[in-house]
Amino acid sequence: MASDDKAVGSPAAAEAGRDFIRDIVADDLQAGKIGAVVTRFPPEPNGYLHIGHAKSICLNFGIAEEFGGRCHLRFDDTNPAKEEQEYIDAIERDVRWLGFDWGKHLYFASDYFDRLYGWAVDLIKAGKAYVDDQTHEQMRVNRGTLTEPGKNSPFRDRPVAENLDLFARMKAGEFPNGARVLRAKIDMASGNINLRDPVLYRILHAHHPRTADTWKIYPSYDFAHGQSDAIEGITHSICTLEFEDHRPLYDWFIQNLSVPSQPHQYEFARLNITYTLLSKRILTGLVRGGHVSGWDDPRMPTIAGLRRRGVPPEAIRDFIKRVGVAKANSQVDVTMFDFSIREALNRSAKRRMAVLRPLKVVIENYPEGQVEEIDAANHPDDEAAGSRKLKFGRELYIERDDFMEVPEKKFFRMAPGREVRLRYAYFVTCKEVLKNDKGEVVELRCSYDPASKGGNSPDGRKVKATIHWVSAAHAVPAELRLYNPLFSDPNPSADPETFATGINPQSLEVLSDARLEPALGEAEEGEAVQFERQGYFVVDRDSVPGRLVFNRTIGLRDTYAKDVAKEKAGQ
RNA sequence: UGGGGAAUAGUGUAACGGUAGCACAACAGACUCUGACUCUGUUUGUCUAGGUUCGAAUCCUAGUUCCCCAGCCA
Repeated sequence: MASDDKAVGSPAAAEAGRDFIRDIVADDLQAGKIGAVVTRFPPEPNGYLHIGHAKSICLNFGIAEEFGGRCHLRFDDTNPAKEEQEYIDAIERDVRWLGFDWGKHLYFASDYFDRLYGWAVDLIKAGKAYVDDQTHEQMRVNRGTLTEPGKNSPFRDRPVAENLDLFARMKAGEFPNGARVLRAKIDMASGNINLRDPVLYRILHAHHPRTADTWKIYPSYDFAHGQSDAIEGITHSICTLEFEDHRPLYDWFIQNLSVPSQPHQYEFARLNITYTLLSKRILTGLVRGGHVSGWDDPRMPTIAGLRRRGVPPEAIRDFIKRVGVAKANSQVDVTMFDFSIREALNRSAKRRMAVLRPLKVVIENYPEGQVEEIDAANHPDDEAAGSRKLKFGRELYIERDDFMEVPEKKFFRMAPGREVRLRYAYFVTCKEVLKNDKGEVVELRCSYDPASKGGNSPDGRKVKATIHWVSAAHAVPAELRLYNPLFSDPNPSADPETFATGINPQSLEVLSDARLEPALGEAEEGEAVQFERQGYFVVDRDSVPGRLVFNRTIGLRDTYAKDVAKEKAGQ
């Protein structure tokens, strides 16, 4: 059956772990309860996917692949007031980019509107559903509270024929929004509020991205989800913890309707990460409030944002695998994600030299006008990656941070009178420091040892530091965008009114005067590189020839900076 | 006694009555033409109190703490 289901890309199987849901699937398969596992990823197209969704995607598609089943992509488009085609397109793109393929199994809950309507009529005929004319407010009051039972609606015992007539007229668009709803007749005294006569259909005169204006009533999530699963033959309907108390209702519909299969719902804990907020409401607020440049702002935890920041999809999959799946609420340390990103990039990114904050260096004993070409490896651990040519000349730029006029104890980079290595080039010694009127260092006058060409001295002399550099005459200017966590607090407040006050004012730092080695002038959009000793960068889509823009995906681990910070904190 | 869930190193997650393990983080060291990578080693844990058992993270009892639910959102 799954032969023509060109399922999910291969990465998931190799990266699989074990968890309680996979155990259930394995048991069900073993016991012969199901022939093949069928899962689904069911986003509502009312926003962009974020890394929390990636957990669900990896789970659903991953399980399907590992157990030889299939996974559907189904849009839960039951609320046209919030949904847009833009989101549908973005979601499809992001799921594919993550490395998953639903084959021909693309569905929409709206494909089932006719059948859902039929089932609602069945329920009415069976005396298990009724049209309620109460106002919103009356319904709220009569629903009771968490500790008090609700009261039956005065319309609860409306005759079947009247319910049928009213429901048909709701469908026909005879009534305005909010005038009436269709409710299941279950138990207004239930301790589970979801069972206190839940709403099945509401009147909504709204344009739907797929069904346009044909419907004036729309099914609720609860009335649509389980039945959609049943229609598609979903065996394991996996969702997050907050739906646990919807399960009795999910099962109630499956039992009270003649549905074609018997799916079961299982719940897992959603993903939380330090320094980030993963609710669609907050993310929408960040975009609409102008706090970020858009859904794909590289500071956003959206898939689109992560992609633009330069995070490879395998890093996301690896992170999700490490996080695991369980039922306990938790908050994962973002450093775990950082690790997955660095690990993926370290393997694949070509090495380049780039000076973020340039400081001019003149090699006084280097012949004026002379230029040398130096061969430099593209990757230290991968000879097959080849090499590129560097230009070396009399005037260079080095990193400002690589020079200290009065070096601290553990600082072993350039300082007056000190010899260091310019990576792949020569040993140089700082002879003189030039300053401007304000006393700022503006230039270093150095000497070089011609015998150290290539980076080693024939006399076996050692240097403590190797620093990166670019040739002033050949360097390519660029804008670099450095990103820091969007929120200052490890556990930011998700209060929709005040979350913006927690935004990190230093989440974006733009360096407009960076200088890159010439090879970087040809880097293509989306290409990940490592700026040696600095971090991983990617060409941003804002980049144009002559005006390059790079995003810093993530910095390299920096134990020196950490030591310095620790010492400062200790004082 | 409203209903439903969950508690294992700093963080996340295994162990399904039989030696509490793994990853990240942290710390110490080795290596190094990236203070990166890699490698070696170290520290830290079963929510509490009882009980069952030869043996309990696991089973039982009673507590404690945390999360979710009162949308015509999903």
